Amino acid sequence: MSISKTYQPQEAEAKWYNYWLTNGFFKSLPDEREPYTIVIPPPNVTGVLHMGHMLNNTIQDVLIRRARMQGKNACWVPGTDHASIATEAKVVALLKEQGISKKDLTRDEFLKHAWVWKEKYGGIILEQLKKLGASCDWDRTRFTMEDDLSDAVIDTFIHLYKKGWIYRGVRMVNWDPQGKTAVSDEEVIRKEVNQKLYYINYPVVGEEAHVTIATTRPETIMADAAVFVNPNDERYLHLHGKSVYIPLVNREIPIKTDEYVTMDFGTGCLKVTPAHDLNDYELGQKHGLQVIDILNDDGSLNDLAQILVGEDRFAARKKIAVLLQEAGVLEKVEEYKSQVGFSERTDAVIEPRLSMQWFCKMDQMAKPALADVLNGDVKLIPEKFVNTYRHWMENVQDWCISRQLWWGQRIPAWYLPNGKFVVAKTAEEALEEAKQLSPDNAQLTIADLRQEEDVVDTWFSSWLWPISVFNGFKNPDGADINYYYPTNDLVTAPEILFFWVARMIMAGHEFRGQKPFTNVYLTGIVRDKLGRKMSKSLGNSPDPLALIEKFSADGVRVGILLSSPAGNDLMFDDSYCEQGRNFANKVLNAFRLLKGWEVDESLENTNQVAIDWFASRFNEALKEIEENFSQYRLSEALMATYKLVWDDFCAWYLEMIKPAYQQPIDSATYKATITFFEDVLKLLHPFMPFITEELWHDEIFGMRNERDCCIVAKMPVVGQINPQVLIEVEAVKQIISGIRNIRNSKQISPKEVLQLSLKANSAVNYTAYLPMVIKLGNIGTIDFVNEQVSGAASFMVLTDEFYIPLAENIDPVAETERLQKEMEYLNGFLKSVNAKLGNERFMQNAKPDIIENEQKKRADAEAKLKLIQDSLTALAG
RNA sequence: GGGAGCUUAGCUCAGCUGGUUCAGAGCAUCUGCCUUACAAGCAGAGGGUCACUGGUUCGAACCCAGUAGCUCCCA
Repeated sequence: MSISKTYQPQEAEAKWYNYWLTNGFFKSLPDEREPYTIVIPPPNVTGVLHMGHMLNNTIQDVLIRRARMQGKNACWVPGTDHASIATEAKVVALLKEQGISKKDLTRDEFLKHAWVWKEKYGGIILEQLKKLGASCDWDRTRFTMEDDLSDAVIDTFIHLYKKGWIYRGVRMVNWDPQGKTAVSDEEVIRKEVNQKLYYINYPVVGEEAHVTIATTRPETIMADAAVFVNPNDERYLHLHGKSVYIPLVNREIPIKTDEYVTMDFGTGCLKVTPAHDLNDYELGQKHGLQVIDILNDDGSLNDLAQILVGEDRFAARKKIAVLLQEAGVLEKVEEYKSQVGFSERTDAVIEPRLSMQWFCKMDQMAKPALADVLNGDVKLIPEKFVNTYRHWMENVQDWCISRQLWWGQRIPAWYLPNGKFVVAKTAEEALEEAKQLSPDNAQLTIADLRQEEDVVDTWFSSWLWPISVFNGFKNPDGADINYYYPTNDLVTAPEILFFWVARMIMAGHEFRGQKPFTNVYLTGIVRDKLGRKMSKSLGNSPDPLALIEKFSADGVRVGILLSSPAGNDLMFDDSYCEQGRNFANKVLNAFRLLKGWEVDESLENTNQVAIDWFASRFNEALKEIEENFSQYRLSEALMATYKLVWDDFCAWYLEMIKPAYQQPIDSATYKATITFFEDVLKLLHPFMPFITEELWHDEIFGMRNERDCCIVAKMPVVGQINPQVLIEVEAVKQIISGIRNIRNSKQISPKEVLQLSLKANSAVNYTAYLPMVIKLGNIGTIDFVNEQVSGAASFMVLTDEFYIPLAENIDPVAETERLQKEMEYLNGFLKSVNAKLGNERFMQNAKPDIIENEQKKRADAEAKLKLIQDSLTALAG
């Protein structure tokens, strides 16, 4: 059977993914082993796989596969998030295409459509993750709006309400007057817009004077509650304590002072309209101002405006400018640029609007969540996020949990005819509650109760995720929750450190008395190579599945991990995936070499030194890789693996032991090499699951039974490291490089056999390594000499001298120059070392081992210098 | 406006508690090779005033202060 020279992944990927599934390798049930658990950050049901998911889930899969191979009971729970706002928008848009308006549907009818949509599109991402190789326990797939999880949301709402931690209150929201709904900050697109700044005179009460305010929104003057100046503004000291009339409506409002006012913006006088501006609202709260809301929910003016009633806000703006002009109070109009928010969904200008919302108190729950991170019970990786986290948690604001939507868990509050409300799980329970509230309610029936229309924020269900996926609410003492909770690692994006991570920690303490996870690995943002965020509108995001098609799943996994240190954004480029694919190809070709060997039992093993060296080198690298993993430096763990495989195993070890073309290999070397290769496959598996599994099952490894798979192979553990052999082979590699370098610079073909003379000065015994040098340097004979060899190309390794006689090719002038350059360098080096050793304060302050080291450096440099000097003398002579 | 962080080779990044020839890795570049595992490759080479300016220290990429530029988060 001939094996392709290049890796053909498509078939292997489908084959092995199915094989793993059929054999249940992703499944996890509680047992006596140590658990290792990850819950997926549930992707939105509206989403399709993007590069951020690729990064995030590759990391999770690497972690989970590694844990599985370490013998832990690895459980990766997948699922999706119902994403209220995004999904509802999608469904509304789809219905619109079908000529159906949401207004014409009942809540239940709409939800039916939404569920149909969810069933059809909601699982796309999870299916796509399978192409990446994600080894989730698919039997555990959850959805944030399925019955059990929704029950948990309702129950926890009631729990918190009874604790007094949920309340209703007024809040400024981003109102979309066209969609007639509040939208979240994330759905507001800020754009710079050309506007006009109107300067309007407000007459001062009881005086002939007036003050001039500057505003971009003259149509809101009727809602003004005060005029503010900065208390330090000397221009207006005389106005403190006075009041003014609002033009056109002649309502009297006070002049107040606050340092919030910027003196050099506009006139330094600020009209404050608490109902229609967030900053004004806060200022109003601070100073106890009246709130006058003059807008209807469609953006038109209401009766409270007194004038221009019924006009749209923008029409009103134009008209009031004329009215002000006519009244002679419009001082001037300037052009002005400022940021205006637009609704992502309707492109309407967002109106800051006060509305009654539900809130969850955060102060009590924030305490243990902050403590966990500060005392290290929950580790944020990288650590730099601890500061950000602390800052947020120390200034935490109450959480607005209501949304004016239908797709989500409906708030379990029922309003009574008298305007009061009760919170209960069902209408029946609500009725009971109501009756107990007051004897007046005795005659009420369920029909008299009206359930709150709003649903809870999606985060109010996802904050329960690590508990609810293990049925921790339905069955608080169940085997699953007791075994898997707290989970081990969470891999997510820093953008949602507060929205999600912090709240999960709060929920963990509140509902389980325990943190939800130990480590939080925060990934960076995937950007294009120009550093721009990947986005649909820029079209700069590659299609992940196309990438997999082109570079293989293994290649893409390697590519995306290579340059993604924790918390750093990664500048993604296809070339990383190409590097990954090339690496897979390298592994395949190493395999092809092994596969082609014939074993001759009668041959004696001449490669023991190489075998000993690679065994040590493997363990050394393994140790480094484990250290990288323990610090979650995945890209470095991968790079260390990459170099071990490519450089040490392929470029050095295989070349050392490789028999001549079509010659057989001895069985001891063969066996050792097969074992090494098997270990290499294991080490690679978490990064490149498909090719490793494919090769794992080849007959060169002997018979394997059905469940003997790389995915569940035992990860190698660090064994003996022989430092001496590592150091000596390092020297040998330098000798071989020296020979190759001479070939290259003298343009000597690698095929031409060269002679090597060695003048040994160091303690290294090269005898055992000479066959290696002969083979990899293509050397005929090596002789030991006691004198320098003249007319030969030379180089030095440690303090040993090597000569390759090339009489006709040697240029004594160039050689002299080379040696002088090196001598110059060494002299400089020696000077700096001597400066240290000659410095009394250095000798006093530096640690003894550092001084010793400097002394050794001096001795080495002096020895080398002497040798170079001798060579120079020889050349001159 | 408040907070956090970044600046090291052409690019992406390591560089731990200041002390090896500490200035590194991968990719890219250049040179020479189709040497039967691999041209998706092999061998070799070049490349940096560690943003700038001061300070602390026997010694600074690393500590401190300032300057410039960039990024993110909160309002």
